[in-house]
Amino acid sequence: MVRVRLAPSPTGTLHIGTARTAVFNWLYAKHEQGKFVLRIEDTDKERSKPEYIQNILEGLQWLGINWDEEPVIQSERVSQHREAIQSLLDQGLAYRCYASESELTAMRDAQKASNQAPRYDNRHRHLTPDQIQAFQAEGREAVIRFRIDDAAEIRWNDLVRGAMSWSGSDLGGDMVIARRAPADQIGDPLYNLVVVVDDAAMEITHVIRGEDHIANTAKQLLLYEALGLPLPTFAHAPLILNAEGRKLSKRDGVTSINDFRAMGYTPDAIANYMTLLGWSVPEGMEERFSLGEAAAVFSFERVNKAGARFDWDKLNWLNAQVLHGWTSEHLLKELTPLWAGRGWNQPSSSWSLDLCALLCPSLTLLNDGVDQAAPFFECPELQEDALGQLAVDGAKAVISNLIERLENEGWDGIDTNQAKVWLGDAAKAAGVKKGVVMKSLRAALLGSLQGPDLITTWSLLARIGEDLPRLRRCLS
RNA sequence: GCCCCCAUCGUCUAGAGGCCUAGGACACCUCCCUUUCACGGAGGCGACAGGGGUUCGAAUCCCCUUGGGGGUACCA
Repeated sequence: MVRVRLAPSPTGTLHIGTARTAVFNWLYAKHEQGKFVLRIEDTDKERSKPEYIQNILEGLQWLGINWDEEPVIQSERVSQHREAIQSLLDQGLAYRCYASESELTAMRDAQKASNQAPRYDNRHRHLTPDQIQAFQAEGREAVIRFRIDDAAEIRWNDLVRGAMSWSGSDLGGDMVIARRAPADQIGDPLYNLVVVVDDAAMEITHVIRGEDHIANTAKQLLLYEALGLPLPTFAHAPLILNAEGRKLSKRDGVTSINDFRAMGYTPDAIANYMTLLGWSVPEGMEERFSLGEAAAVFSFERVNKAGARFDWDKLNWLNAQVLHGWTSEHLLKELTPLWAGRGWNQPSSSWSLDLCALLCPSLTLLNDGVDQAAPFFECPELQEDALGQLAVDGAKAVISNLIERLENEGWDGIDTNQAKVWLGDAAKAAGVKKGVVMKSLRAALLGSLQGPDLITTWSLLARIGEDLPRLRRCLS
């Protein structure tokens, strides 16, 4: 049974990179009919915040990513982590290092100065009892380091990258697995140790994460071996890059799922796009798909090795595709709260539904449904182009003609053939081409020369009695 | 600096030695539809980083160069 996990640290809102990792994990779990579980990595007490846990969970749900078990809170498992560290200590695979921060800094500076790779020189790996006693007498605290054999050759078969290898000598020396603490205690357990203990405890079979974790995998493999734990399979997905080709980070502006949501992107489009960033559809499958459709055919064989640049154009296209596929009912349901936020009252649901049907094909973002609906709820200012159009020869005559028609015969906006006839008559009466009539009416009604289908627009405004007033104001 | 990884149109990618005159999607351009803008439809432009091998044959395999990315914490 495949078991995968997403292990976000609650040090910020749900990030696009975390969400993408979540998508790949979820896709693989579903494809293998396995379990997708969550582990909140909150061991960094300084930076972790409870509200971020909430945000991350909500963001995943919004994206349509559900998890199969109660999330594991890593900080609640600290005693197990300490046990593991103790066992490493007992086996002589880990030891206390009394080097102070300044000593280590001096060491690294010297290494850099002589153009060498900065690494811990394992200076306290073989301390004599006398030396230990001396350090303790000084009252020095200690971190706990796990021994890394320089001669170790670490190999694994990565599901996306194939054969991977790493040399123990390139891991930076003996690694810290517990924070600085009084010498008779075990300090806060650190990331690499904790991940291994927890992944094993949670019986994770496949660790799917970003490429930026490759070096951690080498270290963790050593820990699995030392702890005598069964190895999971690893898969390192390519990174999402910014426009400059670098790893996408918070500094790139919009990277939080919150932001995308606020901008009017749909969860379907976001999930779809993140899947496409690194994974490609099998022959014959369209690029617009649901997570479920992708899960059915998902495989790491189709995951690319190179990083993928984030492209707004394609995301926008996908979002538009999603929106255009919605029914008027669905669109209205999504737009209603946004409209309410603007203080707009809907005259009737049938009117709103017709408005949605009119607007739907021209939406890219959900929020476009607010901007484009505005002239239907509020009388818009006459823009430059509209003013220009109304100044054209015959424009005013057309408007007067239509006003007269509406005043004499009245129009409830239902019979659109009626409106078309009036438009033709107005052209004749004013002695202008039909184009002038159309443009002038559009200018009067929408205050702009651009917008959705004119007849439908007029009809919608007529149904709420908004057409006549807008025509009249053009003459005053 | 050191280690690891990567390299096909502007972008995301297909491609597992002959199906490649290198396919698709986005973007861009043209036309059609539409007396507007979009939507939709039909076309078009556009790439195997460079150099060596291997082979009858290489985008595909090997080596080198170049370029790019990631990592190098008492963060995760």
